Amino acid sequence: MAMNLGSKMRELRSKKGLQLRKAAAALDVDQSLLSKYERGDRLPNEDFVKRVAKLFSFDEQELMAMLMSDKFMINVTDVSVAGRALKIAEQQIKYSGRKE
Amino acid sequence: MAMNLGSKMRELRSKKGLQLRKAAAALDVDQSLLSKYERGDRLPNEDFVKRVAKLFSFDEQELMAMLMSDKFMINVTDVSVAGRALKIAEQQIKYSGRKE
DNA sequence: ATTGTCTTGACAATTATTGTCCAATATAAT
DNA sequence: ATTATATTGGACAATAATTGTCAAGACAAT
Repeated sequence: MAMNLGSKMRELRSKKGLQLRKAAAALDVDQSLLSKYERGDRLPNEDFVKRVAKLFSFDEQELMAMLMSDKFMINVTDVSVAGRALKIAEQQIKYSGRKE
Repeated sequence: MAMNLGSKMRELRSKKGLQLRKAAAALDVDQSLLSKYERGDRLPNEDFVKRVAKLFSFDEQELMAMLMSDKFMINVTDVSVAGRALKIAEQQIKYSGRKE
């Protein structure tokens, strides 16, 4: 299954049998830009993601999570460093609600 | 212990008994900027992180991982979305070396 | 009140991201 | 092969985010 935002969007679109051009119009975006989003060549902003969630009736938060993940992955050059980064981020999140 | 780059840098510096001004000079950076780095007000670039690692003889990759984590955390507004994002990123990394 | 250290804020410079346009390349039908 | 429709690519512009600089401010110690 699709793990990144782009392929997930393409999946949703083709499942609906919608053409790129049509989807682009419905999402109020240039069709070439949508093409780039779907292929992961560019990342959309959050507002766009919300529109996608609405259009395809798909969980917005899941798409947002994919966007965040994609943004993270962009900066990954070294896999082991990325792995360590994820562990640290997990801790930060885990303790983000704590008193001190 | 320090989980983010800024406090780790401050920890390293004070352990060495080095003044901000001196450290800034050694790291070839404006002292006000170093102050911001240490307090997490700004994030440094990778080149700077390398110089920090060298100056304090501290594991460069660990500092880089902290930088990556900090960059990720910056965009976190919703903790549960962030958690999902981390899980996705983990998968991506895990399978990043695969054949298909 | 002067000195030393660190912090803050406004602003400038730089770099990254996002968007637009149009041409190029498919793909499919006739 | 020509036309029609769909998607992709690349150059460029617009915008936004990041990073750096400087001068002034806070704070503690003397």
